[in-house]
Amino acid sequence: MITDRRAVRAPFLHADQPARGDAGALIRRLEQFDALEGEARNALERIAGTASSVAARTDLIREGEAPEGIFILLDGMACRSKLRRGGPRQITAYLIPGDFCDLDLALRPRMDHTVSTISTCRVAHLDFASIQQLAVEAGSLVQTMRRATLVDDAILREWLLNVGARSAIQRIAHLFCELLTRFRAVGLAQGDSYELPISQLDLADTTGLSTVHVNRTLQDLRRQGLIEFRSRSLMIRNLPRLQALGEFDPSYLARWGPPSPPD
Amino acid sequence: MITDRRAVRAPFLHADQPARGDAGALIRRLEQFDALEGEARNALERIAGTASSVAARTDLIREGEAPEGIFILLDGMACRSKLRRGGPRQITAYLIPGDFCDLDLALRPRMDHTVSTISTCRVAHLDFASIQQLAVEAGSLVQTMRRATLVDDAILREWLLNVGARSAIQRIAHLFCELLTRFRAVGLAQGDSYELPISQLDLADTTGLSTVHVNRTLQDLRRQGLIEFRSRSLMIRNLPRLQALGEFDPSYLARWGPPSPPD
DNA sequence: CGAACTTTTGATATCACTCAAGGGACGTGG
DNA sequence: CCACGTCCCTTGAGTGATATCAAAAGTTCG
Repeated sequence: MITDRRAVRAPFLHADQPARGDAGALIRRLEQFDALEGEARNALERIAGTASSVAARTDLIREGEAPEGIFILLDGMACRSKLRRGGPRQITAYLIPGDFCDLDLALRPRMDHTVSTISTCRVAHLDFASIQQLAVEAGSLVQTMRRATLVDDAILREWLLNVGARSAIQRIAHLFCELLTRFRAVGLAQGDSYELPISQLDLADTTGLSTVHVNRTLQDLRRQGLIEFRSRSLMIRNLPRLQALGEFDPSYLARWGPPSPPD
Repeated sequence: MITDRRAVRAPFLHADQPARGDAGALIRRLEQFDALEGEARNALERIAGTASSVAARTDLIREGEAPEGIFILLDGMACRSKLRRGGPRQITAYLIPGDFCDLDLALRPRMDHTVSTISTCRVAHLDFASIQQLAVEAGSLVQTMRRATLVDDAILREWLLNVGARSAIQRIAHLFCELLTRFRAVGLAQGDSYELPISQLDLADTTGLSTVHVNRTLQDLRRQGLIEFRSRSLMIRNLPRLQALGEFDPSYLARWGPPSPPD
């Protein structure tokens, strides 16, 4: 829960590693929401080409700072978090490849939260001028990105439900199911497994639990044969049961929700 | 926690009560974010003029349904909520006069949550065509509304922190401080007091606590001389202490955050 | 090969939940 | 105007889930 491990501020995003432009995850993610025209794809490839590598545990932007554009995550894992003064931090979102932050943040003068890398990441940065240019060149792309942002909001609401209304084991089960769905959507899951480079402390800060209890809860999940979670890699052993346990229903992540519930 | 009290679906928003167009709260709220041109004000007055009255405990739109426009709340109080199957609901937001829902929801085919009135409300409905028309007539207005929406996101993150990382008494203290700030911003607070037509069950569903514990926590707050909460009305007796207790910092609600924290 | 972090374990404490029931308040129908 | 139902608030007693404290064992990495 203690988070004195004060992350280093990203000095600046200069491409210390040229980074081949791999817009794959980004394109896959956006295609969930709308078909992408060739022009849009080109723009995305171009943006991805400007990405640079950022070390693990680095702040991309901090609470209170003025945003200067948006970040697009192409590889690795990052998170948004808020700090309780003197207390634990709360992780409010995970960013996985293809995710980006704060399309409309140009409209806000200060960040209300911090965005940090968790593992080593490849990150592209788009300043506001480029976004506006993009809106002109490939108008529907910005609309598609906005659509994706709405899913982020839905995730946030689901997390609030998770933390506010579910038990420890359910919270973790639900989170693991959500991440599987999201990693799959960008082609980064192998079957029911995926790389998950987060620590148990991160998990605690996400679910509102103590690290000790997270640890015991993970053991419980293992003992039930539902998961394996070792060396930054999660293997779901029994997805149906994990989903049932976590009450996971992926419709909040999807482009199309299921038909209205019978009433 | 049980929420079988299945709210009635709004039959349709026909103006059974002509409702004078009082756009006051809406204008005040939007002016927090940007100056409004005369044209924009006229548009808002016109919209407010179409508002109708909706009974308490009525669903405006339900989880799974397709949105058909946005709702603008002119009077009364409403909330967004999600239902855990077989379990308690989680309230994910309160709407107060001047708030509206889901500007960009045209971009999503299904609601991931339900919006319901809490008290009797006056609600205006804007369909997508009208929004587009508005974007043409008063383009900056839509931008201003988007800005307001970003505050809603910030509130959601703050709530997640609240529920995930604070004690029962802090959660409630924080919520009461937030609502005071918001009611003040639209001119609906009298000093440190405001009308708060929510039940202790609502409060429990908001904070992730049981009703019993909410009740005891409220008594604790009363005993400490911090609040009075009776007959749907909240009076804060000692705002500084309540803020300190809840670790309330209003910057997430503001147009301008405070200067960057020392680094 | 030691420093720093992460995971794990044990023991104890406590905050918040559950169950159960009584007492208002309010509205509705007889 | 009383009787009754239905919420909503309140109280008590007992329980349980999760936190805290402390320390050992395992990892990672320079």
